[in-house]
Amino acid sequence: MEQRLLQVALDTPLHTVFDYRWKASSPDEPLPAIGQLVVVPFGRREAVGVVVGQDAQTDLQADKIKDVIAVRHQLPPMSAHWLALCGFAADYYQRPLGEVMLPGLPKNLRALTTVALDKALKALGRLAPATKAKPRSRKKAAVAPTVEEAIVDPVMADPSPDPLQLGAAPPLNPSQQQAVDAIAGAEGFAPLLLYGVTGSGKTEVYLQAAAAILRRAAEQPSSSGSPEPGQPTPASAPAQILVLVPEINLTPQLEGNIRARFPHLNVVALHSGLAEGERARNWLAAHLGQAHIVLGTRLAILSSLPSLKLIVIDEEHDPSYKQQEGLRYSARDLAVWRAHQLGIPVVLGSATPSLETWQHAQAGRYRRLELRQRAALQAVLPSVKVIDMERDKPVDGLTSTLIAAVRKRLEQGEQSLLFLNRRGYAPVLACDACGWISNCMRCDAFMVVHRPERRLRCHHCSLELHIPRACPTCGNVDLQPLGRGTQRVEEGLHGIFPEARILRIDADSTRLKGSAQSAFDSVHRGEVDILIGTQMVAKGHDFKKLTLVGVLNPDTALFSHDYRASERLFAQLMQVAGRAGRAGLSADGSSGEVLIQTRYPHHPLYQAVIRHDYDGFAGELLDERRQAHFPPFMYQALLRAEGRELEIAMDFLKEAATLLDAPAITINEPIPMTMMRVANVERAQLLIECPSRPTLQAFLKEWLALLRQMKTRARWSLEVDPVDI
DNA sequence: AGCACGCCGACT
DNA sequence: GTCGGCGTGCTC
Repeated sequence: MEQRLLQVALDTPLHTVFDYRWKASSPDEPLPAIGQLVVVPFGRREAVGVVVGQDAQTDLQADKIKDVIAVRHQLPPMSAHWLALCGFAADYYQRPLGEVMLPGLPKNLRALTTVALDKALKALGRLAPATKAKPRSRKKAAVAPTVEEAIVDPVMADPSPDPLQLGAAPPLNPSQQQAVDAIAGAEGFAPLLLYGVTGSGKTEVYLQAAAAILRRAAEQPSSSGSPEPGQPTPASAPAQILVLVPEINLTPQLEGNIRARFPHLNVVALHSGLAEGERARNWLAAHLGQAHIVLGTRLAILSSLPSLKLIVIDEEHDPSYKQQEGLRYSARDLAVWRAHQLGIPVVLGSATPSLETWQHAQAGRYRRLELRQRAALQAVLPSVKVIDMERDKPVDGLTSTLIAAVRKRLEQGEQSLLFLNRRGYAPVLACDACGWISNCMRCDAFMVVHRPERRLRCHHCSLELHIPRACPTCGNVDLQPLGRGTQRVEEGLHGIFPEARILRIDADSTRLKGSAQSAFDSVHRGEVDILIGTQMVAKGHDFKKLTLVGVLNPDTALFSHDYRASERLFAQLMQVAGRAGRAGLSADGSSGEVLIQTRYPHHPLYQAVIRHDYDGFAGELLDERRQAHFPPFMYQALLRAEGRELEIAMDFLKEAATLLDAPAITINEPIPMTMMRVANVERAQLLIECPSRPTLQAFLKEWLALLRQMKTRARWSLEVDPVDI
């Protein structure tokens, strides 16, 4: 009986792959392919791994090598492209291969039993004919038509001559048409920046470019021919399109638009909010090539898509494309790498591109496609004004100018949005008598007042206390909440506009599953006059009756030590401003209006927002970054360490800093982190910089090998391309 | 990371 | 006398 050695990647922090012996269980059992999932014994337990090599030469004693327990033959192996993508990500982010490959697989596929997998496969109608699933009314996922079928089958194609255009595509304006042509006509790898203000119709460009690419692929089918029944053939789909969005639950409209436009294609979602069964089915539909369009969050970039022909990254500047724990990857950067490897176009859409992307476009590495006006005919850009809070003193956080503007919208039957990026009632509770303030006892942070729950809550370690009735140090009963969050503004609004229907949307008000959606729905139905919210309300939503946006307290970000804060604030203001007047003119014939309350009305950032001048502002920021040797003109990696005492972390970093030096590499001084202590753990970090990405990569590889041999009590991790330092 | 083994304090 | 603290060591 045949017997071979396989190399298997497993989800463990160990930076190695593992050798296992495979024996055929019957004469005709095929050798597990590279990319196949297998179950192996690992220590005292069993684990699912991915075969990454065959016939490994091993220096291990034969008696240490264990046998493969099972091979997931019912699942086609992961493609070479996917393996290469994971290999790249593992190398680039300096993580073990298995830690890249396995956590992204649905839990159901990583289970030790095959029950859930078989169930999911059956639901997709791809099991052997003997076990063919009965037609299911519940799930449309059962046997989706291929593009060819949707096009040629007159029943499927309905009355429309072109099923890819169902759902009444609106006509494109000339710049949209140019963008669609550029994307659909791109040959090979083509990174394209789709730069257009909010409301300029980027979504329509994505949809029509996707339609063109799907149609072309259907007209020129790949050589693979029709798949054998019962034999899942990954290459059976003519084309797949991956659309990435920052947070799917905040952009339900895009999903609706895609489904409405392509009613005969299989559109699946991939994000962490799905139930396990559905997640497994959708992932499998993508892996088997059945899904034509995959709409997902950052985790979808690591999914298996055997026929990928286009990647779209909507709001490419959004920070949520960066994973902030475990494998700290940038889905945007991996998307560009994946497109390059496959030789396909990748569209990065934004009204306020990241400076990294903008710099690529300026340098000609990315092609810039520009949408200049709002797409809806009568919709023009909102007018943006600043309100000087030194002259117009706010009451309950609202200046008289803003109150008057809200009142006007109320009278006109239109909606107002007040944006305040601070949840809770007040950011801190203080005692006037002795100066006590509500510090968290486990973190270097204030505990935030949450009035409805009558609690103090730390937003970093989620420690909760009752609001004390008296000052813990001096007994003074008159404790003052300082500053204001969304809850306090909501309270004030009720006093000012007792008749108005006021709704607060933030992480606290939408804690329950589905409550965010129902809140947004009620705004859409016009059941809300004044909406108060955090950045949750800034994204994506297209409220037809919303004509006024008020920004309450954005100044803190102006003087942040984080050099990216102004880039983020600008993007956030442009994005929230874009919520105003999307559908057209206000009742009095004016465009949407945006009012920013500030103590620094002349600050260049606000002046740029007033002029809608991303271009100019980005140019200034890039000049600053170039002079200061910051990204994107510098590549960085951050070594973080933590321990019960700060010394443990600092000693580790100090030693790490001396382990290796190399030309062109700057190793900075280890420093305690700004928020030094979180949940009673002391933290410090060490920044590594280099103007050349390959040089930095080579250094990190060698350096980490040395770090792993160090004996230390500190817990440590490395982040490549860190975003907050 | 899990999950063991391995030696020193407060309890049924 | 045991339960259990987390120190250190291993996983093909």
